[in-house]
Amino acid sequence: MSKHLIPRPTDAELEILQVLWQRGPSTVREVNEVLSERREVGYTTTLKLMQIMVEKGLARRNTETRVHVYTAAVEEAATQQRLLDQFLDTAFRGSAASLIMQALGNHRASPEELDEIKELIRRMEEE
Amino acid sequence: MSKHLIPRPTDAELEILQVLWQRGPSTVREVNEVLSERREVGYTTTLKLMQIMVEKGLARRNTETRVHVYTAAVEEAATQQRLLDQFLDTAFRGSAASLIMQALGNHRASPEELDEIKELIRRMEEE
DNA sequence: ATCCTTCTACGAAGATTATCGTAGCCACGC
DNA sequence: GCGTGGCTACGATAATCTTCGTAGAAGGAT
Repeated sequence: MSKHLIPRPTDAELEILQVLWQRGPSTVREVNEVLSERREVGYTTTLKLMQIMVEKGLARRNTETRVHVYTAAVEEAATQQRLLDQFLDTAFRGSAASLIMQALGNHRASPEELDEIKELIRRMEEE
Repeated sequence: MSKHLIPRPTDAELEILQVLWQRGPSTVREVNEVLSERREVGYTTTLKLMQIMVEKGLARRNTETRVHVYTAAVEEAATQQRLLDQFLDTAFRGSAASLIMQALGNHRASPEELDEIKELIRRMEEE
C-alpha cells in the first residue's frame, strides 16, 4: 500500500521478479510455469506471493481483466544495486575488490565480458 | 552436531562469523561488544546465536574454561564463495559479468585494487 | 441451465529467525 | 561464609516467510 518504503524482496519474491523482468507483464499462471521448470511449486503459492508483492509495492497488477496481469514495480538495476550493497557489507565486509576477485576467479566470463570489464576499468582510471 | 551438511549462515550468523574471522577465537562478550558498536544487541541474543552456530557446525567452542571461547568452523573464502554463487543466481541470474560491472561502477575501488583486478584478468586471458 | 475448469481471495499452518527474560551456576572479594 | 557480578542454559515470544487447502466467482461447453 504505502509506497513510502519498498522492502527488500525475499528470495522467493526475487525469483518472481526475475521472471517479470525477463518476460514483462505476466499472469500468475505464466510465472508459475516458469518457476515450475526449476522446482515444484503450487499455483496458489505463487499466487499468494504475487499478491503480497503487490501489497509491498514490489509489483503492480491490472485487475480489469478477469485474469490479472502483473508487472514488476521496481527496476531491475536499482534492485540489484540495493541487494549488492547489502551483500557486500554482510559477506565481504564492504570490500568490492575482494568480491570482484572472487567472482572473476570462479565464474567463467567470456572474452567479450572481460573486455567490457577492462574497458570500464580504463574509464574509471581516467578520473 | 551432524557435520554432514553445514547450512548457509543467516545474516545474523554471518555478522558473527565476520567478527570471528577478523578477531580469531573470541568469547561471547567480545563478539557482542564488536556488534554493539554498530547496533544495539542484547548479550543473551549473541550468546544464543553463537550456541546455535555451534549446533549447526558453523562454529566450535572450547568449554574447558568457564568462559567459553568460540572459533569459526568454516573458512572465510569458502563461505564467501558459497554465498556469492547463490547471490549470483538469485540476484543476477548467474551473470558474473553484470555483477562485476555493477560492483565496479558503484563502489570506489582504489587504484591498487584496480591494478589487482587488471592483473587477474590478464592472467585469465592467457589461457 | 448445469457442469467443469480456471481463476482469485482468504486463512492458516509450519519453519525459520531473531530477540530476550529468567534461572541457575560459579568464582572472587570482603 | 555469603553476596555480587558475570557467565551459560533454556524456554518463550514475535515476526517473517513459505506453503498450501478451501471456498467462491466467472466463464465456456454441452
